[in-house]
Amino acid sequence: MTQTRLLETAVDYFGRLGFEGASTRDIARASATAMSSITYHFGGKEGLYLATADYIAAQISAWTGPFLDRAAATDIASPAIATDQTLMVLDGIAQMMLSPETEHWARYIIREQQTPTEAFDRLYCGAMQRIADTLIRLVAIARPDLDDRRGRVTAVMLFGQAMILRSGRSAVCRVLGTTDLGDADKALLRERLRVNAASILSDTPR
Amino acid sequence: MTQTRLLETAVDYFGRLGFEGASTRDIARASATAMSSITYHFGGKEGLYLATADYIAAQISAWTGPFLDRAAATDIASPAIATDQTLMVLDGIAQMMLSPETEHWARYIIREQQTPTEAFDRLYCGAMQRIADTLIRLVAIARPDLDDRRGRVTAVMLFGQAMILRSGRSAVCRVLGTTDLGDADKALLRERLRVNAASILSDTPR
DNA sequence: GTCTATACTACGATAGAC
DNA sequence: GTCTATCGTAGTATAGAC
Repeated sequence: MTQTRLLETAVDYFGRLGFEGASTRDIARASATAMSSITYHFGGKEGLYLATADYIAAQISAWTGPFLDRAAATDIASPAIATDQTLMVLDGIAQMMLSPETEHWARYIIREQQTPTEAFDRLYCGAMQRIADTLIRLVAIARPDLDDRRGRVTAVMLFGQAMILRSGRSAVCRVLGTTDLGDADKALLRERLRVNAASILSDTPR
Repeated sequence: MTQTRLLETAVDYFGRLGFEGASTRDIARASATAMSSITYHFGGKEGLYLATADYIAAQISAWTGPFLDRAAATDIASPAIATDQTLMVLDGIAQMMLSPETEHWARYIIREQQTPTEAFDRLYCGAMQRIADTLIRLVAIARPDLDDRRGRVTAVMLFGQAMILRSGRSAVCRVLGTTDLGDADKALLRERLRVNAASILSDTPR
């Protein structure tokens, strides 16, 4: 399908170069089709950009869906269970952040966070919202001592520890003294995320 | 100074639009000078881009310097003192991430993290390295039970919780139900970062 | 549906006046 | 140092053949 090929290429090009930096000529050439196919299928450059956001949202959902489903299917009867489920979901997110295939569209999302356009709405409503809602719900049960806003912030910061694996990848690599994260590095990062999250969630006030 | 005016504008334009997306014409116009001034002062578009990285590194150093200096001047005689100092440095970083003035160049850095160029070297060596080294050193003392690599990862993830205040700003705002972070939001975010970091650093193995 | 042609605009670099 | 003027290239969009 020309349409899918264009989307696949667009994720990469828009992610690396941004909306203005990416050229429809290049995207069309890399998709082995004519530039006017973009006009035909998506109405123009902007249409392609927005369609790319939907395409990415679908991929995020595919990645995180199984973990979120498992959390949704579990009866969260105690703070301990909520903590367990949070760690499970966070590890799923960390795996996503560490997976090479997610590199392309992660760039797109991070870019959209900095200067949100209509595409961010689609990303958030299409995929991120469910992740956020799940984490917030779990944290609320794991830490009943926190009020709503404090629970939400805690969920965000747990997410931040996973997020830096992508958003600060270059710095992470430098700190670990490598240019690319190996399997041992990834295992270590996931381990520490788990331990840190457990510390935060189990730290009931004294 | 035309040079400084160009740099100031370039931070904003390159940050928002990326290297390819930003046009020297626009940057010159917004700096109220001729496009050829860029060629004269920086040798061309790429020269301006790299000079912008140095300019940003200097600003980061100005922001974080006081906190890092204080940590460097303190005698870190115990894990408790190291924890205290870590919380102090992290709060400084959080303040930076929450400050509106840092929004422009944060975009530039985050972009460089995704697709590093020579400019990232300048940013890292010029400013980020000292922050990383300080945090790693403090964490190593606060948590002597962790080996070198685990200590480094912990430092990174502490940083990640502050970093998401910038790199995931749009998502943070949505989760808190606002479009802009108010003073109360910022205070809450700093408080939770502090509490979370304290949990992580004080969590000696049982 | 997909292609080639072309129209029009904007890009970065540079030469030369002041 | 800073400006205007201009060159060659590359951008998006669109019309029309197949």
